[in-house]
Amino acid sequence: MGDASTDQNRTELPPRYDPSGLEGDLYREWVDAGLFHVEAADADNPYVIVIPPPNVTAALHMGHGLNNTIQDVLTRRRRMQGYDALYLPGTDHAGIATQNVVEREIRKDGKTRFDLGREAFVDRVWEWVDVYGNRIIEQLRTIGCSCDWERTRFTLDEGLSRAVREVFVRLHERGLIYRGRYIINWCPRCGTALSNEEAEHRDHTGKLHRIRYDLEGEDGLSVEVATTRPETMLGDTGLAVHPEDERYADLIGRTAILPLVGRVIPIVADSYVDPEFGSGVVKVTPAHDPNDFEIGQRHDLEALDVMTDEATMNDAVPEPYRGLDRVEARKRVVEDLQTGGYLVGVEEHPHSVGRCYRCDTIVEPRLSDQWFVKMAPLAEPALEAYRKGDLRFYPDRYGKVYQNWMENIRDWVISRQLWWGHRIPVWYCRHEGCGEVVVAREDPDRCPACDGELEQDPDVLDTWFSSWLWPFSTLGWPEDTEDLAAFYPTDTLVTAPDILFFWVARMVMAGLEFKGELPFTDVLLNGTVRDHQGRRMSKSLNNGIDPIEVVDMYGADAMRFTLIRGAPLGTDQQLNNEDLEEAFRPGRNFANKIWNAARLALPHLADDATRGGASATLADRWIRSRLSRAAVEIDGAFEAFRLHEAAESCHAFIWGDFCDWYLELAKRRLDEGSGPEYEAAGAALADTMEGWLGLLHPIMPFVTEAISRRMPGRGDDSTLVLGPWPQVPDAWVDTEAEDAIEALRELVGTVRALRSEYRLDPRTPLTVRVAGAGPALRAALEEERASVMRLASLSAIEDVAEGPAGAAGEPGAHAVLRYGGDIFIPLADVIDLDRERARIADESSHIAGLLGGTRAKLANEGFVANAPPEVVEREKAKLVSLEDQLGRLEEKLQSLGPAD
RNA sequence: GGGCGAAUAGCUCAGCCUGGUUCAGAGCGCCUGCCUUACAAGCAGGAAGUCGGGGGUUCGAAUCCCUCUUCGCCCACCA
Repeated sequence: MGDASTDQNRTELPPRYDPSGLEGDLYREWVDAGLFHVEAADADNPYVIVIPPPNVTAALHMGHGLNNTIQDVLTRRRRMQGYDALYLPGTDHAGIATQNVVEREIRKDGKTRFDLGREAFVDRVWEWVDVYGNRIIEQLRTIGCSCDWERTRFTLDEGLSRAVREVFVRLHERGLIYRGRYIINWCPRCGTALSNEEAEHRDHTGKLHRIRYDLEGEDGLSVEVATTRPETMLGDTGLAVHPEDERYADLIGRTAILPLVGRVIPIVADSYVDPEFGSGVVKVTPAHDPNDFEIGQRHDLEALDVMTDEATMNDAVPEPYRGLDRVEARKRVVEDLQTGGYLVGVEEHPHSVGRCYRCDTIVEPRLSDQWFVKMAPLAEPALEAYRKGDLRFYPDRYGKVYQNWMENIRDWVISRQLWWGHRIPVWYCRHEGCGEVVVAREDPDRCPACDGELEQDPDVLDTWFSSWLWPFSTLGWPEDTEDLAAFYPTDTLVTAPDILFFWVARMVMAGLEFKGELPFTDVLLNGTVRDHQGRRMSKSLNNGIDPIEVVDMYGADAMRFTLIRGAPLGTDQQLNNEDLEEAFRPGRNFANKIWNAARLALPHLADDATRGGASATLADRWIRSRLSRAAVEIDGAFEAFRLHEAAESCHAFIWGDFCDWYLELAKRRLDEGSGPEYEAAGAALADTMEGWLGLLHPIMPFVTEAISRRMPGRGDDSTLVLGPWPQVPDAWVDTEAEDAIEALRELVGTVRALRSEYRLDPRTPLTVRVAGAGPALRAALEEERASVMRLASLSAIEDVAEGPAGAAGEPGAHAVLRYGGDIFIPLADVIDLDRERARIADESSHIAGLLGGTRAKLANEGFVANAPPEVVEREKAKLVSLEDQLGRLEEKLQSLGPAD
């Protein structure tokens, strides 16, 4: 036992768990002690969990709360198991969102970033990145997740740009980087190219315009084409039909006159055209449609760009349309077509439209010069890793999604016409006629060919071009740092499915290409947190839940538990965003329950010295046995990333077994204050609490740590954070003790139910007669008779050796026990014989029903022949038990005499 | 157009992969009774489910197969 003053402290704990000061203090202490910042590079078992970029412009929302919590839970468990776990927070992705904020700010002053100039603009973004970054890190800390902003800041800055250049040069040397003039997705609002992944397609009902194009020549023939984007016709440089379409065989090689423009355009044959759709004739606009571009390439049609960077019509179109926005231009073109008699018809047409994933502007397919990465060679090994099973996804269905994307991979547009980001390490010679292009790791001074001046490509790289290097660039790559040696490859990636392609798939490719090894082996995709209407939480809907608010009100442990238990592997979870208490009550109540259990138990815990000798009672053996089983479940659940099961098992064991039954059974002995039985209880309490506090610690670190420190022999130093992870002996499994306590629980439960049935005041002491008790119940009664009496509010338990528990005709309440035996409670004044008869008859027919089912099963030859022997045995045992119960019920019915 | 997921108590969901110990579970809510000295953020008891519809496989289906319905997601170049 601890000394008197410690005992004093333990009993002085307040009856409510108050997380407010406690959680923050513990957290700061852990950070100060460096527990979350592994510097040592000589780790034998490096384990790294990667953290996706926090979106620094939005308040940290519950989605991130879930994601970060899962990561923190897994990391904490690994630390307890003796691994070195390193958090590597954030990437420069955060900065791109920040750039948008800065642009918005500048606009408020009626200016654009061009007024500010490139350098000043980049400085502004950095200021905001620092502000937001620090804020996010603080928020993460508040909810119990650790982060290191300095490290993140470094990776955003020098760290990544070195890696980015290295990668660019290497890919270029391998011939995987090329510059090309292609159709890309262009966001007119952001003024930049977007990758395919950045263009989100959404369904939309547009209008399909059918337009007549006259053929050139004297015969007055014309064809009809259909388009959802009439304004692009201004850039048409051809028409196409299917080569085997007999209707139009004559047209191939002829020319048509483009309405409104008057340009003469050729009609070509291309098998891309679907003869079944519309008229079977397609207008070809190579500069504004990816397919048309391909057709144009095949047939050598001119690609005529008709728009400016801002998606207004440029000088390539007839005068009246110049300068019009694309939407305006569409109206105008349709009007003019109508006026000119070219518009054959307009109909509704559902199709999908690409939008910029950052600003939701409709993207414009547009021809431009961009840098690309050839992806197929990189995808091959990444695909192979999945096929061989080296790379695993949880839930595994995402593996198929990954595979499908990899198999159909397309080249990646990596250049962006933005100012904030890593500059493309390419320089062009300004000397006339030289044309030298330099791709270099270090900034070159002069043109190596002609010694002329050089100019760097103005574009920057896609943010994901640095993100995909994240698993090694953050560790110092391309240098051979100690961190890199220790922490690459990592182990588990926890992230959301929506960046599976943006980030996860590309990290795999980069890891294999540049490090020759997978960056991680397990990818855990967490679900999305939705509001109570099932909608995604978003800023515009204002339906988000601020985790910080939740933490302030209910504590980080409460939030963590609620999120983890509510989030089965990979599935979405709904949270009531309008009633936070309802949403987080389960977690809060659980934390409080644990706290109070500790208040009861702490003053009685045996210390290490006295734990061994005491001889355990059935109850002590039972709770150890239950803990042993729970530990196996919880371990297995963690290993399979089924965190909700781990949380559920902790809850069921701690609340349902430890608090509801073990503590109640132990009270009798705890009250004694000394002696062998008291010591035994103290030892069992200490053993089991040590176990479950550790098992629960990854999920609820604060309350478990706070309690752990008050255990005897523990000080203020962290006792759980660095482990060890509890090893609960298998030998604690004890079926004899389990049977005994289960029988005891049944007896107590049955008496309570009868009491409730007859509306007896819970304080009225009753006498209960037990007949035909099986060995399990007899053992339990022998040892825990006093506890049973207290738990069921009994004044006496009478054992009846033979026959039914109730004498014939004696008024009282009857019940049978599944563990064997039956009970009788004499209740002279309250009992209604008719009611009792009816109740027993009900029960009896219910049992008879079950018995019938079981008998039928056993009579079925197919069952007996085919079912596994243990299943048949189980049914036979059930039969015996049911027959016993039914027999006793019938006896009871007899003893009550005939109904009036 | 392809692919995937979901449908179980009033609500949020487990269970399904590996069919038979679950006489279908949990939390919240609801009903009844208790301020019993760890906890009313609690305790005890209770009501509540044709496991979306239909068909099939099997001795046996919430669980496996087919199909339909209703939601949701992802991918996709049909103008």
